[in-house]
Amino acid sequence: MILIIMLCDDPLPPPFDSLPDHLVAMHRLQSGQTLFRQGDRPVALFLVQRGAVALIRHTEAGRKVRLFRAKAGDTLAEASLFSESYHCDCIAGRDSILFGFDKAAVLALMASNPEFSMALVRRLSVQLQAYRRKLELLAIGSAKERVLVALADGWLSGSVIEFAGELGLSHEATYRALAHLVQQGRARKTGRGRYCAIAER
Amino acid sequence: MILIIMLCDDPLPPPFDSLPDHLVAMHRLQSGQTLFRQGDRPVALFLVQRGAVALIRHTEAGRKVRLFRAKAGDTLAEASLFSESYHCDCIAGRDSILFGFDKAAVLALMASNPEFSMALVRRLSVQLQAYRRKLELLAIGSAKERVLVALADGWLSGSVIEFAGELGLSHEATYRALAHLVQQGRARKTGRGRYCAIAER
DNA sequence: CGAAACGTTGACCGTTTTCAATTACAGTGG
DNA sequence: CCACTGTAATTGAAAACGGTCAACGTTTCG
Repeated sequence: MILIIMLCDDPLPPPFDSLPDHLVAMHRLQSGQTLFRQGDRPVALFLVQRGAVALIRHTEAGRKVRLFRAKAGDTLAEASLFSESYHCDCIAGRDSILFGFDKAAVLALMASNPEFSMALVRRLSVQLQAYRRKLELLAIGSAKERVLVALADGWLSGSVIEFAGELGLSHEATYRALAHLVQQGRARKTGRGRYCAIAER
Repeated sequence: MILIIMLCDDPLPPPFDSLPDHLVAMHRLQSGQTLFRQGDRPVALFLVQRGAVALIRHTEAGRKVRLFRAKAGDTLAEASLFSESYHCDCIAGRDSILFGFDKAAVLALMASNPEFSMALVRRLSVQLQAYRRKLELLAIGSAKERVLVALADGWLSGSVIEFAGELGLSHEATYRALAHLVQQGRARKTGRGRYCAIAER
């Protein structure tokens, strides 16, 4: 008798929870393994459940450019739903698990089920919002200001190291910025690796 | 007799071209004028036709944070279609023209017209793709590499100064990087403020 | 208890930013 | 067609900044 318990059986986030099970495939990739290649005909839209995959594009100039590093919770290849071929490779950066949602099924569902479409639009809209915010954050030139804004925006929830990664700074620079802000009275230390911004004026 | 000719009568990009005219409002804003405020009930989804507007959020810490600077061609407040209030102010950064698409009408159209939904999903997907690429680009630490990748990706279309802005670099640093790349034979100068990348090996 | 990972700080060094100055065009009005 | 003016393109030099390396304290967990 086989006893397989699906660990990490988090429910799919909307709108994917409304897809019938048989149209959802699970892909287990080992680090370095390829999910699809540039030029392949798109077969699915993917959601990273665990791990991380890199989307890498081969430019005409013979250069490899990483377009996106999708982590748990991210979807990828959305635009490929409307395209005849993937425009980049997808390679696991480490052992990963992804869900694949059949392309034709997703398109059909969009055509037949307005609720699904709306939920998808909603998801994409929220993501856009998040990316724009992040882009603006990265546009802040000074590490100190960047850290302060991110802090005030509640980005420091996990470790400072992750926080630093989100900000595009080294963790050391982040610690220094935090220390400096505290010293200037613009932030407060509330525990080990825990800080909060202080209201202005 | 009044003679008003609608200048700049570019057709709306899909999927907005399928909205009936009477549900599309045109807003002319002067620099500094407010389109909506944080907390207002969302009435529409907007498309910037000319100019630029800033989305500014007031944090609990009493700080103003710019979340996004929407330029011509950008849409904004997509997520507000699904929300009870705008979560930021929208203020014109200079004289601007925007189209407003009635929120209820957009939602209704999504519910009744699958083609519209799909076109919207498509648009959002493409934008996501673009943002992710930009985010990856900004993650490249070295100015030289960043400039090269952006160049190979065809980002230098206008002035080098704009280009530099997109890259999050000073224009001087950008010029220096370009000069250096040319000198290394990794790029070629094709005219005043005009360059192109050279294929590797 | 010891390993492992995070937190924190200091020092050194290469890069970028900034400030300044110069050159090259493009458009405007003689 | 030329001087005039404003903006873009470049380049140089000094100063500020963030990355990297290194060392050490702290907390967690088996």
